[in-house]
Amino acid sequence: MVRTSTRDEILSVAAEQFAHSGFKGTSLQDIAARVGCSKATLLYHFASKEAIFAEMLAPAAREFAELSAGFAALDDRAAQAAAIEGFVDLVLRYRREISLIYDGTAQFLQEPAFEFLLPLTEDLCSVFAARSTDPATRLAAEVVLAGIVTVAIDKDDEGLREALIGVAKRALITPIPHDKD
Amino acid sequence: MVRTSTRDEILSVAAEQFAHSGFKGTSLQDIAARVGCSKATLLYHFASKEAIFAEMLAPAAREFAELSAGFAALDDRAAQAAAIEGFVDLVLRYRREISLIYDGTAQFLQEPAFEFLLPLTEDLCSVFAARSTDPATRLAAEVVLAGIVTVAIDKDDEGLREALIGVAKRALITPIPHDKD
DNA sequence: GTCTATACTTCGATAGAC
DNA sequence: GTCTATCGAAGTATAGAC
Repeated sequence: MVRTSTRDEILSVAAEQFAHSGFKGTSLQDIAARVGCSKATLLYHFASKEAIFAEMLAPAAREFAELSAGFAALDDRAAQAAAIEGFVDLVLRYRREISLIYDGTAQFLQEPAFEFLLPLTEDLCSVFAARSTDPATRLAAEVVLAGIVTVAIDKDDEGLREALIGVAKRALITPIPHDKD
Repeated sequence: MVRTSTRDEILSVAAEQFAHSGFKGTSLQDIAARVGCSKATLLYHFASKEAIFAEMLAPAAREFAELSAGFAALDDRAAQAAAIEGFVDLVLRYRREISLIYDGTAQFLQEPAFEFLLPLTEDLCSVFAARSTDPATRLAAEVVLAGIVTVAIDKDDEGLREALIGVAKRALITPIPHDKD
């Protein structure tokens, strides 16, 4: 499957550039310059700019879907813990890609090829909230989810995994303290 | 100060559009169409597209700076609580603007006019972490900060303020639980 | 103050030589 | 497989009529 080096190089550079500047903020010129080829070469390997984006996102999206499918059989608390750890691991493996999946300005994700991701993110959010329907609990899950994605993108720390899991569990598992101050 | 209605209308529409699609993803055509005027009219009221962006961001940036300046005299825990509540209030007043200030893809913020914001966000993050230098604690503060900004942008709930403050305090003030599960 | 018309640039994409 | 050259569309911005 690792056939053409240029093709893989394009996907790698594109991932960095899209994550750094967004889809609209990244031009074929930008990618070509960093790869060291021409725009025409990009469009020989891929049908369009959108095709580059889609193929670069595909592995992360697939693993994200697989992750979400694994919690149905678990009870609320077990699923929550598994989701937190599994999602942190996924984010650390696909930082740039996941950050793009969670990018609100990417109207791209509402297209047919990726709209399957929207219910998945909602499902994951639900599992993060231990399947609670309490609005404040659901909101806390959204905050943690969004925070993890945003922070992980430009960190390289070795203790990152444990720190992210730690803050997630502290925010979501710890009982709500009495708000007396 | 509320002089020309068209000018204010442009700023309002621009804020929505920039927050929804990003700076590069928003064209003068988009803004003009929603305002109901021509592109030339936009550029009569503002020197450039960047000038629209900058002026739209200015009030939020100014209040953000004022907020950050108010914690120096407080002790760590008092500053932390004040920062959490003050920042949530600021975000709720300027959802779209703050989300743009925290947008990593906006290379705009590295320009002279806005680079004063970068140390401020680091300061705020430090205060969120109760001025701890522990990496995990600092990281938790970054997660909460980013999560609040991201989540607040498209929520309209009445209990939003309390829910955001709640999750922030739970994640940052609650002592770290023993990780035995 | 707002418009139409237009200048100039950059974009994504195609054609054709090598 | 990669290039140069080029196209048409869309981008920001300007000029000048009203």
